[in-house]
Amino acid sequence: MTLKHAPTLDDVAKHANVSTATVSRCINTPDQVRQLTRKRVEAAIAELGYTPHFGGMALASNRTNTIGAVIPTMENAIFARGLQVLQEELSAAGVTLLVATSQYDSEQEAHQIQALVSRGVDGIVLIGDARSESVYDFLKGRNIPFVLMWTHKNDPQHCYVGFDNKLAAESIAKHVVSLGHKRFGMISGITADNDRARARVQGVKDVLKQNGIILQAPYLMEVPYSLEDGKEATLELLTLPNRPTAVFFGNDVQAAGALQATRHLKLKVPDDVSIIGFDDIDLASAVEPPLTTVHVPHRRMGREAARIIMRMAREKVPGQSVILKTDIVERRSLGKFLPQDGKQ
Amino acid sequence: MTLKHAPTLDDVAKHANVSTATVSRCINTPDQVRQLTRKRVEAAIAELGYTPHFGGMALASNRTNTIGAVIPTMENAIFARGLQVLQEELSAAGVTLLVATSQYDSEQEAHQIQALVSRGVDGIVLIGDARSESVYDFLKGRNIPFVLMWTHKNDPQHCYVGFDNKLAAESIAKHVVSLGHKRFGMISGITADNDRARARVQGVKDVLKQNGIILQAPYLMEVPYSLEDGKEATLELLTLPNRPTAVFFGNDVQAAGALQATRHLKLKVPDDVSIIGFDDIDLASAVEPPLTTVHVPHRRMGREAARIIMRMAREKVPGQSVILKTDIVERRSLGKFLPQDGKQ
DNA sequence: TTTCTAAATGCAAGCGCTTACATATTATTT
DNA sequence: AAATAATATGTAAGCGCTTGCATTTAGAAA
Repeated sequence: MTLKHAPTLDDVAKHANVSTATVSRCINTPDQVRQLTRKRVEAAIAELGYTPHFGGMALASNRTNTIGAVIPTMENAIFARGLQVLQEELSAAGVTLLVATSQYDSEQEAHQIQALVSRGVDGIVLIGDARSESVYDFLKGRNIPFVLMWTHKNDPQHCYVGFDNKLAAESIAKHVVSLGHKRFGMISGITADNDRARARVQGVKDVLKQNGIILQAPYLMEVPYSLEDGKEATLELLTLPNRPTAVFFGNDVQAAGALQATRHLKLKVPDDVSIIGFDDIDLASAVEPPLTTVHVPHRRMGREAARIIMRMAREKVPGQSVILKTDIVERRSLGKFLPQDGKQ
Repeated sequence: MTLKHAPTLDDVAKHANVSTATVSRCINTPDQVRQLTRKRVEAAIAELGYTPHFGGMALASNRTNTIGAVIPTMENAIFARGLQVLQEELSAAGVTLLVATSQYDSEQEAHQIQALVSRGVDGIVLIGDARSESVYDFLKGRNIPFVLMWTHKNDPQHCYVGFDNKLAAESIAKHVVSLGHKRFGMISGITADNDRARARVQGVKDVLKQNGIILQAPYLMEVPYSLEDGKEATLELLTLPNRPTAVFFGNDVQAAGALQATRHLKLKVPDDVSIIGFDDIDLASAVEPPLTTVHVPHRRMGREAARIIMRMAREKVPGQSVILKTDIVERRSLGKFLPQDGKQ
């Protein structure tokens, strides 16, 4: 028996000599059908190679068992791990993850969100909270639950699963200051449309200010998150008069690029200049010297986000924010500031 | 005017005082409707915040404007760049990319393919060609076009967009041999379900054999593609009697892990041991010393795959395979073999 | 004007599935 | 064995959209 079209519920039903309703129940609520009939139906499904038609299901049941995620980019590793875990967790619960990227652009993000919604996702995972209010209105109007990852605010409006970027930045900045450094630089990611980047800059700025230091251009720069940009920016920064002895980075990718720059300039890290990363992606421990950085709970974040968004989608309840801890991981790119070349 | 449900075509139609057919045409074939009516419809769409229901569209038109991709993993950077480009290209053409992962397991892959098909993807992009014949049969039976990336065979059965892994491995192996090395090791990815890994091993093996050397355990190992596994395996390999002077790696991630191992063992790269990567991901140039590796045309592959799969999907024509070139990028992790410690 | 043609719109039948409700079957109790 | 309850299955009405065909309308030609 061969059909020219993909087999449908109806084909299966005819083949097993039952109604479509029974076949549907076999698939969705198997224990509502008698063992004998079920076997027959299952055999028919197997024989015909039947696969449910997603569109039909979505249309009839108004559920898709799908969660969407919009992340800034897949190109660097920043979101990779968290996303992978999110995916695994959802997948284990029979839920599909749809991933879209925004290139750190909030218009593109809005567009992608719209696309996901039109595909009927049951919930959405977003990165950060820097976006137009209209996006939130849209989502709420459509009654689509969403969680915001990678950031946290004490705002009951939204469900956050992340950490306090400013606090994390402050704590590593304090640590660096305590090591005796006096001249600082910071190379941040582009802060437009990016609350994490902004918070990190602010955290560092605040701590330095408390220590009587104003961090500003040209010692404060913004460049995209890439090795190359990190390298170029560092090259500029470290050839400025009054070279900083410690440079904060928006993330590890940039910091790794900085290491290339220091090699190029024949500067020793951390003897001549300390490099401070952020995020603790794999790369951070792979480079030489390995980066002192802020460890971010990627996996935990992915897992919690999965758990929460599924709960929100299934039970139609508001989600409970989760705040996660970050910690400083000391590796070797950060050292003490030793005045006038003195060895300790 | 507020509806309690998401606005439908029907709502828009009523609101604009036209039929649903006209609204549909406004969206899909705008120049089939008079300017005046179109404006009215567009206004209604805007006012109601209408978003087409994907399921309904899929059901009625039997098209989804969606391409699926199943890659082994998102967790390391291997596929990231190619995937990102694939996504961008498709997106520019108004096509959505659905990404799923298989964890390098062909059963999971088959499962994900099934899920994508059931979602009505118009085409599928897969990595490599190591999978059960039944998967190909399924796809062909369903008349779903697919392209295979990251590998190439002279097999008109399938549409390949990739490169010859064996050839690439051979060419770098020859290069290494020409540098005078006599003792080799290789740490490969897991070769089960992975034709690329197998081809790379085979290429190296063949070249060494031509030079009278048999590469085998314990100098040939298989471990997952991760920094940690690369490090551990290297630790083992380099403490074997008769330590190799050159070690080939299944990819750059493992090779970067190897660099950590050499530091741990206080071995100089490349003076004591040469490290040879594969893939030329960002990481390769970020580590110290930067990796000599095989450059793979990630972006080109992504772009071509997008172009071809869209053409196959739209025009229902068989796809033309594309073979891409790889080249050796010489950085500093590979050096000459200098007998008895002699400096050159 | 009227007539004819072409363009614009409407009508209505599905696409494959779920599900409330009706009906048939089986198991349990008397 | 009949009456009742519980369980299993079938019937059929949509879900939101597209599209072939019929109908209306606008524009061109007479």
